[in-house]
Amino acid sequence: MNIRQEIERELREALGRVYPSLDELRFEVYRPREKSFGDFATNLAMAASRSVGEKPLEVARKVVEAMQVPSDMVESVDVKKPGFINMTVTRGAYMEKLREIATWDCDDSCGAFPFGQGKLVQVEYVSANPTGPLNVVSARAAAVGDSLVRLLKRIGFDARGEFYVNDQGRQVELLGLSLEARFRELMGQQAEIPEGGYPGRHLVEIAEKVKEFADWANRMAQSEMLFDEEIPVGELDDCILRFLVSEAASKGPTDENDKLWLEEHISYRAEFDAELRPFWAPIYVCDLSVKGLTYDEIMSKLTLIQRFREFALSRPLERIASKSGQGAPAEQVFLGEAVANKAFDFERFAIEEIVSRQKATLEKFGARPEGGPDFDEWVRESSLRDVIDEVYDLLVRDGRFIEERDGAVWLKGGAGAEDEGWVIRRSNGRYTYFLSDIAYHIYKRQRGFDGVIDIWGPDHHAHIARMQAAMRIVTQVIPDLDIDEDWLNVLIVQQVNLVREGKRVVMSKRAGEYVTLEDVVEEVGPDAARFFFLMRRSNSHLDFDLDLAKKTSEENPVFYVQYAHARISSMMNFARESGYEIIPPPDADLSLLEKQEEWDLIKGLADFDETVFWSAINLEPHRLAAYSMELAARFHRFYHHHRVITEDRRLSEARLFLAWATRTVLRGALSLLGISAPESM
RNA sequence: GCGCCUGUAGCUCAGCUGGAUAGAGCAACGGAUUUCUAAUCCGUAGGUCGCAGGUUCGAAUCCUGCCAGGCGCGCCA
Repeated sequence: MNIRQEIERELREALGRVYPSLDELRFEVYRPREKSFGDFATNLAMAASRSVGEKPLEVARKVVEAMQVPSDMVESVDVKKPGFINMTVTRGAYMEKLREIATWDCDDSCGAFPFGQGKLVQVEYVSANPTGPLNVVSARAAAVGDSLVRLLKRIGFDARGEFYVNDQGRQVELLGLSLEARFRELMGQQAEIPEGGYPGRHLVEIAEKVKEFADWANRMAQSEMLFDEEIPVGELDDCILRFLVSEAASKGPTDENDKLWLEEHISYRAEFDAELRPFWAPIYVCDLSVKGLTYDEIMSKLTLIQRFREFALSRPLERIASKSGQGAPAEQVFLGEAVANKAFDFERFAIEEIVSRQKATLEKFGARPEGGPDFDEWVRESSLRDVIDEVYDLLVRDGRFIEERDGAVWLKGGAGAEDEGWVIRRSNGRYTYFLSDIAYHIYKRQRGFDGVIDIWGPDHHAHIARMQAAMRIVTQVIPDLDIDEDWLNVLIVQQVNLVREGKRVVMSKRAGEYVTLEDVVEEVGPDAARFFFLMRRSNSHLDFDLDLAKKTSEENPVFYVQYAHARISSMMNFARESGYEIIPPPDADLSLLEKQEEWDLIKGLADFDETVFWSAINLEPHRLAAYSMELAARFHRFYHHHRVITEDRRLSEARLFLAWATRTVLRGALSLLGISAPESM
């Protein structure tokens, strides 16, 4: 039950009684700015006046007369100047709402609104290029996208998050070449990052891992367990494992306990069998841990080992093993001159490294138990080759929107008659990103999404129009797809300016130097980062004040909201100690709540479900962030003016009930924003 | 040149599917604590809603033009 909607329904009924022809009339029921105008106001009379040919005031009077007031919902009605109808809501309605809120589950049903009918919708967000660490715009997109998924779920959609990895095309080639250059530098060779490549530091770190790979490959080749080309592929894995275990053992832990533990498992090696397989990783961890590595470093190492195992199992290894076994240093094999001969796939390695690091970063972008943004799928462009081919064939076979010019293939016929169209296949025979994106969206539709929301960075806004045009074209070519105008929604997340000490932090894209998501989370924490990203409308430019986000004081809105929650939690503890066993008290007499601050709070709570609804429907999580600040303010005000636990048991119960409901809603709001609700601060 | 976003208090921004006297936070100034968390509360001050027209009962909100800032305009992704 939502009070505003109930009122709207009553008004519409009354309107229908007076003017049966106006049952489709659009009008607003809103909270008026001025408190003295009552709880809700409507512009119904002004909206109706023209089509009825009567003065607004006249219309208002008639409609009000047709209403049954007082009703369960509406206490009183008042008509004002041009034709406003102002209404006051009954206490009973608010009490009922308050009782309903107290039954909500903070992390689940809180503010739920049955609207989406379980329709499958997708939010694709971040989708950063796998060429480097996530930047700040990606961070903002991550916060917005994640919150939208939560919001849409809450209003009844089956919402899924998706991350699209552009692991194809020129940028990936450049990435591979850049990594190779870094690796060569590490090997003491002359090398240059190619034009348009990626000079950022992260590739140096990855190159170090490649070197570690090369070292392993070398040692493996030279070890006693050298395996020759006659070893059947099925036994390769065992050989690699054996090698890794011996690597671990040879380094030897210094701590006695670790040593014992390790020996116990190493002795197992004698009768080496498949059962040992699960142990190799722990053994290696044990070895590494004694060297004082952090958990993150160990995990990253393990990932590398895992990848080495996969790599070693792949075909190129045989070449490495045999060649380096004959005395060729592995790094030389890694750097085979001809691309086709290259034993080591720098592109793939770079992408795997970067994507897994992006994943790890995103997982840390949330202090909640469920962690960071939740992506149901990570779709790779490289996995869509068949779809892309198919879509291309369909378009060409259909022919209506295809034109060949200058040796390239163009898609035409979107909007204007004189539009030039866009290249989907270059004269060199390769498809463009545009085509693969069309195919990707078709693939989305084929997976059954009833609606799709793409969250893109500011550099993509020019892409919106042509994608929408492409969707129109595609529906004509493949009618079964059934893509309508509303199917594709694009949300542009605008740029973020980081501000430190009152000055903008300068970022140089060319030098590959920019502040990453990781930096921001590390500096201000995931909660503050998320809140700041969600505070503003996502399509407006954002100044992110790092100093402010770090402050644990009243200036910082995140703490303001979280503090309200912590305060209530601590109050609940106090209440329990004071003999209130069941919270919220089931027999609380809510009619005792009559102070101004109590009412302001109750009315604020009553607005929650609709705030959730509007935030979700308009794809504007910032509304919810603003709401949470407003509600926290109302609570702090209430708390300051009135003591909850007092001698007056009845009143205490009522206020405890109110505080409980507030806690529920605050928790719910924070949860939808992906921010933690601490019990104490 | 074309397109998109933005322009509201000293600063950062809400409000923009048209509603009544334009809001919040921060900063400034002045107050409040024998307390269930002062990470709080109360008050004061601060505005030609970029400019100019138009639409109408009514415009920060819609339309047009202009001004300013940002971004984008490849057979890159």
